[in-house]
Amino acid sequence: MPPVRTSSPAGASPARPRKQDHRARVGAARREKTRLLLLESAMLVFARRGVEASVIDEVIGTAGMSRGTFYNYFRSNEELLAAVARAVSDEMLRIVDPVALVHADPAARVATGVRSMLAVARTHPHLAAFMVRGGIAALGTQGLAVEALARDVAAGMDAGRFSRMHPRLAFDVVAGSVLAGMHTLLTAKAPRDYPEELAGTLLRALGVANATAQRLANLPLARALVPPESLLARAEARAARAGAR
Amino acid sequence: MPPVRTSSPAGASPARPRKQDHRARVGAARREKTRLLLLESAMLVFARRGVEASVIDEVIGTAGMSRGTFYNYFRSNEELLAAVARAVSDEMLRIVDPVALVHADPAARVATGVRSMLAVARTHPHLAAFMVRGGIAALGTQGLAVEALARDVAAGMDAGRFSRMHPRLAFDVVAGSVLAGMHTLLTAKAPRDYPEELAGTLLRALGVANATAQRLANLPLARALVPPESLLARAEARAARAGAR
Amino acid sequence: MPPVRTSSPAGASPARPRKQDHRARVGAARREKTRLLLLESAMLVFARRGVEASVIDEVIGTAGMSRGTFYNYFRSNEELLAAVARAVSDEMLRIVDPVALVHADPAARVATGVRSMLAVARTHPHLAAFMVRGGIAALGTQGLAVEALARDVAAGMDAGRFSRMHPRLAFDVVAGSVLAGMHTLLTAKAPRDYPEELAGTLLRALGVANATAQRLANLPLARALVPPESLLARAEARAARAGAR
Amino acid sequence: MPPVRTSSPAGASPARPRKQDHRARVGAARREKTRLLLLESAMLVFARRGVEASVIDEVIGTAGMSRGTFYNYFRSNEELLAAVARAVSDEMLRIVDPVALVHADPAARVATGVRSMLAVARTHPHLAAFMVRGGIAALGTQGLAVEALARDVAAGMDAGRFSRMHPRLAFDVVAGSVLAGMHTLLTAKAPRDYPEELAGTLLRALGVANATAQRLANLPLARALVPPESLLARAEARAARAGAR
DNA sequence: CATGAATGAGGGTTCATTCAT
DNA sequence: CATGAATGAACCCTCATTCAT
Repeated sequence: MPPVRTSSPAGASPARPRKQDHRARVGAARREKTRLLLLESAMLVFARRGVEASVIDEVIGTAGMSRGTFYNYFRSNEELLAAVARAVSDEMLRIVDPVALVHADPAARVATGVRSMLAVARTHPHLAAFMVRGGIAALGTQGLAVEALARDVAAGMDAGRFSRMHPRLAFDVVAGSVLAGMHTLLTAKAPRDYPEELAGTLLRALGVANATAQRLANLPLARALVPPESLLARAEARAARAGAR
Repeated sequence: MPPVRTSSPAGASPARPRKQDHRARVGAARREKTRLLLLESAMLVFARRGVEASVIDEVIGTAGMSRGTFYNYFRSNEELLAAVARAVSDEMLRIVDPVALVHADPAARVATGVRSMLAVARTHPHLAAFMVRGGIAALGTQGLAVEALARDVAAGMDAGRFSRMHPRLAFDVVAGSVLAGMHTLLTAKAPRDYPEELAGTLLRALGVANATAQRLANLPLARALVPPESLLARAEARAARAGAR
Repeated sequence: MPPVRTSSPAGASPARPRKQDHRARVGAARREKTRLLLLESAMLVFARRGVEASVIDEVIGTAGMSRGTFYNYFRSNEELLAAVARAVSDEMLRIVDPVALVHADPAARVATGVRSMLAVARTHPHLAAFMVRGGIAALGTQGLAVEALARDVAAGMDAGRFSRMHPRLAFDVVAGSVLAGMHTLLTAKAPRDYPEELAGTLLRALGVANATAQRLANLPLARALVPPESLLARAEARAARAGAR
Repeated sequence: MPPVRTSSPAGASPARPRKQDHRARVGAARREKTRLLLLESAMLVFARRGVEASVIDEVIGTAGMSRGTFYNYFRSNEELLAAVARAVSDEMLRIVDPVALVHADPAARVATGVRSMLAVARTHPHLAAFMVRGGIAALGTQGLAVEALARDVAAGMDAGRFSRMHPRLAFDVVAGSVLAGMHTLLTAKAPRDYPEELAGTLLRALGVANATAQRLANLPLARALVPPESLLARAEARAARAGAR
């Protein structure tokens, strides 16, 4: 029987002998660690070689484990890609959203979110590469971060901060520009304040007056907190180690 | 010796025997036709399966010719992709630029260019799919169309129509948004005037006042002329035929 | 990660769980068996079709295994050829040299070695075919057997049994003649005592007096022992089976 | 109708109008020239890449003519190889035999033939490479030169200059050694008098007393005459030109 | 006869996936 | 659960040969 493939800690059977409990807990923890190691390796490989590349050999090589083990965790290539995309998107939100939510003003939120995202992209180039490689098509299907943007844009229009526009269009402009911006950060020498410029430009696009846009794009920005145990942090750390060697 | 791989019609040696001349002319014409057929088929396949897909089999299937012939024209997969990208980019420019150049005002040009591009994308969904699949990374390296945009943006800033901004940033916002917009046109039900809305939004992003942006985004738009012998027209026609069957 | 490509049995980590040990041992054994099967099949195919032939399909067909497995063991055609050549050369030496080393006299050694080699070629026609196909150029680079010959020739010259001559010339005459002799044994009706005649002739070439040469070329000859598990024996047996069917 | 494929000057229709005659003669001459050019190019390619290599593209490239023309002269790859082998063998004989026939003594003839052959190999490395590439198996089937050797060996045995031995064995020793010797001349630094040493050694092998062998192997040697229009001379000249560039 | 575009069988190589241990 | 050998479909690419011009 193939092992269950879940990311949730395997719905612990409540009550029952301690022994079992303990074993189950240890097992689940190990599973989770292995899974994370695979996701982390996969992100690096996708970032380096593109999301359509042949990947499994390199992933298990990077993770230092065997083929068989890989298939204990993911049924296929695509399942892996989906899982990585999902995990990255979720983490991105968990990291960036708190920074944006500092502000009540939707315009400030959008500007801050954009800047924070680019800041993370700058410190985590492999994450950025992964997202750029995936492209717009990939982004469109990856829920959470998208919803946060939709939320802020809708609130901004309701509050009269933004011009009325088709919500999808707002998303296209912001997401498309941010993705292109990440690409620029990765491959070209962008000015230090590129994120602020981009944020301001996008606010203008959304209908915010130029002066206001400038101001909102230059509010103090809390440093995005990337938990050291997160996929992103671990992947980047590992890449650094590999690069150093 | 395999046949030469050129797109140029092999500068005919002037004068001398009709026989030679005639043969050369016929040969060159046939070569050109075959090459075009391959490019056309390749665009369709890339659009359907992504630019990183392994493709040759499908291309020759679509083009209805043999493996060997393919390799008489392109040394490899990448060479093919490069050639298609180049050809598409060039045609795009030849089609869209005349429409934009109707106007002297750089802002009008940008708006018209954006709208015209989206219009072509709408009537040529396979072209759009091809560009979206390629993503920003592909666009960045494909000269001509990019240069036209750069030209207009620079002129606009010099003329004071646009805010001063890093040229690359302007490119990122416009190109990223247009690409995302194409994706939307392809996959979602976008409002009729999506292209005009997007054009207006991008003018605002570039620093044009809202009212002016609205007006410039709704100037009368000449219908983009897609020559029936162009790669784009032929590919789309062929796709239609295939779909009908 | 593809399986490692080694012929060594992967030095077992001593001590520790039986499980591991056992698994490792079984795995290594299986690997070794597969590798041998491939080498064996390859030798037959090279013998039949020449060492420059494209061969992999036939090799895996003969070995009865899949394309993928082949590439788990050899990176390419040439790597395979090199491995076979090496293995054959080594086995040849292991089989023939003991027979020659029975004698202390270098001249007796050379004569006995030549005869023994031809005897093996007679009983193992596929081996002979393989060597003839490879030709002098192949032999020249394949160490061990060559060194044994060099050793005996040098000793013979030092002991005054052979005329002084350029060592390479001695090698050329002996190796070239033996190869040609193998070809004759394979394709023409050679007299029973062809090996003895050839050995005697070569001794004369090396400077041994005619009478002595005759005598040394007709010493009692120990039967060359071809271990039943050797590449040679297995290949020949398999060829016999295939021919019978 | 495919053109006739002959090397003979197309059995001229005797008598008849001058016009015809003249045209036929010119045509036949042109045919012969083209054919020679192809043979010449083929020899170079075979020498460089081995007789089993894929060859036609390179041959027509070297000869500077088209695929179609090639097939007007040779029905296939093998036909080409056979023709080259045949032509080379014949020329070899025409060049070397006159030098050997200076002597009446069969032993002197053999020694002189061997030396002369190696001399030609030295001055015509591409010829040597071609022969070494072909190997013993190729030599065995290539008549003329072989017959000359057989003739001299038989005469020598009849005259009591050589020991009695199986004729095939004599051929194996001489041909095998000469081929190996050519390989040495091509790839290793052989002493100046390698040909004389080899000739002497082979005479000893055939049963000639050492002192006599030495003497016969050092008779004055007429310079082999390689006609400038021969395949060999032309090929070598062309190779030199190509190398210089 | 010469030309060279087109052909397609033949061989090489990769890589996601399975499965016995 | 982990391991890694085996699998084979899917690609890639070459090159001898044909044939319309």
